[in-house]
Amino acid sequence: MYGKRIKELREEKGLSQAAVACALQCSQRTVSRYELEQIDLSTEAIISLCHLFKVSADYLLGLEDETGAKTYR
Amino acid sequence: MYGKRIKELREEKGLSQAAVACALQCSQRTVSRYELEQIDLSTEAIISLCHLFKVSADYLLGLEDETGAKTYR
DNA sequence: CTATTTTAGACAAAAAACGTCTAAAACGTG
DNA sequence: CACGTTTTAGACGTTTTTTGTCTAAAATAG
Repeated sequence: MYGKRIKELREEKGLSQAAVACALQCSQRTVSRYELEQIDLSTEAIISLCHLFKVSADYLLGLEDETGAKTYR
Repeated sequence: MYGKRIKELREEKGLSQAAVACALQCSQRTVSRYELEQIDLSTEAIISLCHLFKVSADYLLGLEDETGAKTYR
């Protein structure tokens, strides 16, 4: 879930994985793995991504749909 | 941040760490470590906790304050 | 087509997570 | 207060996950 969202958001902004990596203070390879969901996001990574892309953690983690409805209620 | 929130929410519901552990399919020791922030939350744990406590990931991760204002905007 | 940029596989090393066992702390009841 | 029960967290070792580097493949641009 979060992989697809990260890739979408990144491409919307026209950023490369390396650019996002820079913002997250990690390697490009790590961002690649986030998008592929080969590794799990750390809470720090989640928080950084929310700030970078101005989105909620709920959106990033797929806890809300496109309409913004929360799936955890 | 998330440690304090988890502990608060758990106690509001009058649950023991063992009870939460059961819901998350992990050991009581792991829930203890989440509350102490000795280990990081996995995305799965975050999602399970949001469903269990009916709160947003933003709240759990401290991306919003008590008034609900988002800190990532 | 060629050069440049971007992405992802393989590998090894380092870090993080996890459960178990157990002691300490907190809680309740007589 | 004592006693038993429940709850929480330390220590330890093991397993799993994450990470970077190096590099090749894929995509993009000129």
